[in-house]
Amino acid sequence: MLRKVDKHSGIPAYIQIVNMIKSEVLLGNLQKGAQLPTIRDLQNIFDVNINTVLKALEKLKAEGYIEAEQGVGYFIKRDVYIDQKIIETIRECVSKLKDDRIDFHTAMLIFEEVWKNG
Amino acid sequence: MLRKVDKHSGIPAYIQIVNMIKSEVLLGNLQKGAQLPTIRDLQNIFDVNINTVLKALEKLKAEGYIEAEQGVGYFIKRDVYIDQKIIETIRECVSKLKDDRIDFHTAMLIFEEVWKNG
DNA sequence: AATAGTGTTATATAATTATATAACACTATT
DNA sequence: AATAGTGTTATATAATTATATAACACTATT
Repeated sequence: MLRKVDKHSGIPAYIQIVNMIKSEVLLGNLQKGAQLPTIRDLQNIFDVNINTVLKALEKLKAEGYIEAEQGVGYFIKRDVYIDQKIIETIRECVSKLKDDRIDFHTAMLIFEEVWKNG
Repeated sequence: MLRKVDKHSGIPAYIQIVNMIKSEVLLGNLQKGAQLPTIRDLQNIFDVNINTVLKALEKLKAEGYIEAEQGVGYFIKRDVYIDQKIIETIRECVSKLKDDRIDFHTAMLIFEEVWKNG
């Protein structure tokens, strides 16, 4: 789901935008050929300047996720296959963590630390 | 574990440093009263400029995680209690995901998206 | 008292990130 | 042919992030 950028997270806005769009592709919510909202709509959705949107789209284009058609719009260029088992594993984990009332940021920190230093 | 900052991640170095130190506190590897390496050692550990280290430490101080004693060093100011059950949940999840050969960045993207938009 | 090892403060510079604004180019519809 | 709706390119400005460097202040040991 495309949503407002978090301006206090410390993570650059254009990186957050790249991440959100990648996530949509990974989860299959945006499939090959799908058209993105117009850049001026994206500007409102993410609540950033149009140049920040463009910077994010440029990065996604460079990574092969999307392509532009001038005068028409931006389109998803490829599907990224993710085994549903993986998504289910993550859903279960998130569900358990929410039951335990842990906040997102803390969960992410532990997740990253455990991943990188088992 | 304190390690080199990833200069290509797009996430500001001082934020990565803040996150690593917070993680150590969350996992109990750095407990109340523990002394951090000197700022000049941290500079080498993280592979950044001394001012970048200071910026991170300043933020951690502002959030109450650490305190400074001039001429002596930086110390952990408080413990943050995390239920071991939570850490175990995350360990299991990470273990499963690694078995499925998914990469860290992709896992994080899905984790975040599932969390924020179940 | 001297010194080595800490943190502290300050100045300058460059690259990156984000905003504001405007004009332009292409496409599809009227 | 005109026009509304797309993406594209460009310029200026400000704030943030990161580096380099130097001098200073406090603490504990010698």
